[in-house]
Amino acid sequence: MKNLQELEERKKLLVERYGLFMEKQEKLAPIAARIFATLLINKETGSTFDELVHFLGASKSTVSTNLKSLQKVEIVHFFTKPGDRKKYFTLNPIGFLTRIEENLKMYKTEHELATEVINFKKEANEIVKKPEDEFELLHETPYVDYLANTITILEQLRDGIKSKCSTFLKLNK
Amino acid sequence: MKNLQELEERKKLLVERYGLFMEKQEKLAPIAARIFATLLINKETGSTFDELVHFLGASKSTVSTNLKSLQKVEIVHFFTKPGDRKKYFTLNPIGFLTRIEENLKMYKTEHELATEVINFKKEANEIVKKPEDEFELLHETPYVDYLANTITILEQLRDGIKSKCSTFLKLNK
DNA sequence: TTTTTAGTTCGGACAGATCCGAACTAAGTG
DNA sequence: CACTTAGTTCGGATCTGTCCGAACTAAAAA
Repeated sequence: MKNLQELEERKKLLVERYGLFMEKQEKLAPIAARIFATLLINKETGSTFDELVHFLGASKSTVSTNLKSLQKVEIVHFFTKPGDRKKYFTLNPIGFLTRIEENLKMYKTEHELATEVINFKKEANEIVKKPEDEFELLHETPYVDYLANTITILEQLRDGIKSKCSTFLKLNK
Repeated sequence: MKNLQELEERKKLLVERYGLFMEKQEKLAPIAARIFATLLINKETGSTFDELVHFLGASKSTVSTNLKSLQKVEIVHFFTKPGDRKKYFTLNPIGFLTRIEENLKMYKTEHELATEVINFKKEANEIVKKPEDEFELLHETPYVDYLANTITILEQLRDGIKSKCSTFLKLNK
């Protein structure tokens, strides 16, 4: 009996810490981050709307709104049970794959922008003939190299996880 | 003559796009992000305070405040010239190394938290004997694996860049 | 049909971020 | 000493994000 209460307490603390982390890392709203953390722990069985409301001590409207936004970005989804009106919310199992894809997209955008900066500098140097006004390009190279390198690595990571995930998801059917 | 104006226009557009990206990616304030983007293009020669004020069309106070915050997180620094009271602001050359370190720290924190979640579930399963209440641990494994993998890769990346940077920085002395 | 359950949507309160202008400092110039 | 240059600091206006309660819907239960 006492153990169960203790567990609940530990769970709340863990959700709080994880939530705080997610708030910063993934730019989630405070309650959204805590919903994420809660579902991470309750992942398999899923949490109902009311469980979330009571566990997080937030209002129904807030939980509803944040759940909606989490579903829109495919972090959360829900399933239903026949003869049960409740929605059971869980984390999307491919959530962290989506996260890698997001990261990848970001790095690709940055790489593109960095390349454009280099091109701009080169063109500018063509026009501005005075050597003292020239843009130097020394620092750009390691930067763009780093970006290209990161992209390659993330792609490998993604593909590795993808193939692992597909066999994993098949096994669980 | 016309070319110079055209270049300035292109530069503004590029700063705008890069700024918008940085605003989202690195959670910088709008003006802070645009300062970053401006300095990225003007990296070598540095920009003075007034250049930034005029180029960005922001107030002196705003530029001052944002420059201060960028210096605090070591993204920006400035140098001075003898007999010149102006400050020349530039990007910290090891800026992206700092960024990798930040990323690494984040992933390590997440790995730690994820491990704690697993431990929590295992302990909870010890206490709650009923099998239907048990936490499952299947999904955790690929998640923690992914994190551990990413950490290793980032560490390699960082070390590679570090050694490259040190020779690079020496060459530039 | 009324009531309960399981949520959703809307309007607004509140907090924090962002930016500006005005007044300031601190150092050099005339 | 008065004035210019190169910024900094402060108070406040405005905008944005976050959350709540109240009123709503839609389906099942009584």
